[in-house]
Amino acid sequence: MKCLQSLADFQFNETEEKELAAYAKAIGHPARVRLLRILAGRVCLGSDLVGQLGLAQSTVSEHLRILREAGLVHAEVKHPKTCFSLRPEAIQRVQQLLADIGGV
Amino acid sequence: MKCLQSLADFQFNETEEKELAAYAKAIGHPARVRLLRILAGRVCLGSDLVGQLGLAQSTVSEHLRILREAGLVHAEVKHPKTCFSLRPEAIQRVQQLLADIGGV
DNA sequence: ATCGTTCATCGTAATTTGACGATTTATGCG
DNA sequence: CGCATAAATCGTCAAATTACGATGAACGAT
Repeated sequence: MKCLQSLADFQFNETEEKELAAYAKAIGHPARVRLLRILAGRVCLGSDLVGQLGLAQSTVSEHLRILREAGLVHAEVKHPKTCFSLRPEAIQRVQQLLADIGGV
Repeated sequence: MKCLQSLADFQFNETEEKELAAYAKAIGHPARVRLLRILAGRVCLGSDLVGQLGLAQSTVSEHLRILREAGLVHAEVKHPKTCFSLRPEAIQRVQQLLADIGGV
């Protein structure tokens, strides 16, 4: 088995590395994966999400903030409620970045 | 815009949630993304990887351990060297799990 | 104007992560 | 048998993450 072949021609792209890492980090928690999966099927939920996670309201709010700041979820405020929805473009972007690595 | 429709029919799958979260958590660091990208093009590198990251040997070893334990990377030990390689099945599995959410 | 609802934010504590240098381990070689 | 080498592991520290309850802010309705 060959090792260490042609390391010279590797061009890293720090921007894309950080981009994928940031997306992955946001996805990297079971509660946030569940939120994404819920929002995949349903447009726009309030914090009935809280009931689906078994976590405190403040904790769910924090998870949603992380997903929002990562660009994975969109929030539309209609006081006092907020409707959350998935941003499928973001998921697709992650898939694209993964495809560059070893995906299909 | 509709909100809160049919939350009743949501079936969560804790196993898959944890699976995707674990993969994503492992990917969720720029240094590890770089490692994956390097290993995407080259089979089997020793710690010339250290030189490509600008981090201490022990730190790179730790990142590689995380990638290994997540199943994203394979390590073949041939003392005193170790050859690392990507496990594309794992990347593809992540893509599949993402597809269930909102990907293509 | 007050109240109730919904969500965000704050303060805090426990745990995990990331990084480093130093050390240990496990070979193959002279 | 020692030695050199490559990688893993250990100990430590700072910083980030996760979680919670309590509090605060913003609006609609009474």
